[in-house]
Amino acid sequence: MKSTTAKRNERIWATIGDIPAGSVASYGQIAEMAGIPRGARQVGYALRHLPKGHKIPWYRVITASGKIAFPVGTAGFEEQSKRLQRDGVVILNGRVDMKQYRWQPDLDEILWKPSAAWDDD
DNA sequence: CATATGACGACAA
DNA sequence: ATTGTCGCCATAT
Repeated sequence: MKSTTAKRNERIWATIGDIPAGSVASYGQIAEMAGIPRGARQVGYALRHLPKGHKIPWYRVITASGKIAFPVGTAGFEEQSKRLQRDGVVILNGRVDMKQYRWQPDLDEILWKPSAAWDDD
């Protein structure tokens, strides 16, 4: 059977996998959604331990302040910013505007299921 | 069991 | 806005 650790990571990866293209989420946000309040660092740990042939959009996870976790100038930083831009995310001064790109599942559902929310007729 | 570590976060200077 | 500190949670030694 799988260790609880593996399950945590799977949940984290699954959550990250739900981030739609064009949006980003903070480590803390993912942790909370994955059932680990204040477990931002665990998300970082999980990302370091990504499975071999993963197809996880790791690059959609950034810090709460909208910055890429990797130090500017590193390969990781370049890689991530490149992929984000490919997603249509604008990066200014190595930062992403969270107000605009932060992933909001609730709002997302409303936008995708209009009739469910404002079926006033 | 005690420490050290880290793709973090919040807050005080 | 930048930098330093301290808090958090799970792992590794």
